Amino acid sequence: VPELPEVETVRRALDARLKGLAIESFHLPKRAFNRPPVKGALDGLIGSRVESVGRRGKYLIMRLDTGKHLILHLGMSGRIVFGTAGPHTRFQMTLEGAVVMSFHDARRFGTVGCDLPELGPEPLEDAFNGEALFQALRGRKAPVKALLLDQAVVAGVGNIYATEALFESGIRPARRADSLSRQDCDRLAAAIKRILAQAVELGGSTLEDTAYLDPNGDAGYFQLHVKVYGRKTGACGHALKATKKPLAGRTSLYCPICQK
DNA sequence: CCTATCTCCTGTAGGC
DNA sequence: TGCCTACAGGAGATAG
Repeated sequence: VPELPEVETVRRALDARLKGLAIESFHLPKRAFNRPPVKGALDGLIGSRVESVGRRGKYLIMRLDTGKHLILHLGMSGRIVFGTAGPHTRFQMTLEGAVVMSFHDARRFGTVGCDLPELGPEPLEDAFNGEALFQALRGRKAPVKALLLDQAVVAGVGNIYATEALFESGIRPARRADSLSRQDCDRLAAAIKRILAQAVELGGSTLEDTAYLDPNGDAGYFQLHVKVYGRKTGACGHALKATKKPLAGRTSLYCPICQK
């Protein structure tokens, strides 16, 4: 469930704490992640220095002074912790000054050392707007929600923020993507930007079923502003419904009155 | 190329 | 109270 705002919050904490530090050692347990690192992804890690930590969509990018990158993805239960982190630690790094970074992940959907896949525009950048979204949805008959969750359409949106953005723009999640007008796309793109920006400001969402905490152990506060996700009644005061079938495998809540 | 479905995994919630 | 099952979801793989 870490989506763009949660990953960005983690990025900021990692960048602040690790920037400039050399990597002294790392440990990848035998039974670590569902998907092992790409061949060679961890070569030359020891001795290299962290220049900065970036982000693309939901991917963290550790830039090293060797010119190489180490990519991390939190999957759905992944969490980065400073210090040691218990039995579900899938990857651990010790940097100079005895700084320890642990990647904790109960469900093992996360990854370390993967390649960056093809990703759509960053939703908070100018390249993503109503016109770009309209073009991306042209000729697509999949449900609009399924395409918002497709990282090749727009990078970083997951179930929570897609659900919220569709509610705020008054669009049903099951609508065929190519049925959205240019005006629908303007409202939807604007809602995505507004919601993600607010969630970044609030340090992401810490919901009951996610237990997300940033590397310093701090919770996020966007859940206090959630209008649909995980609720029975929407912020509009109406009873929410779930789509008959999940969309792209995700539960999809919406307001049958406010969303068309 | 596009779409829908299955899969990985385990903590938690709900039912009886 | 306690066990058991269903469910949650990011993204890659696969079938049609």
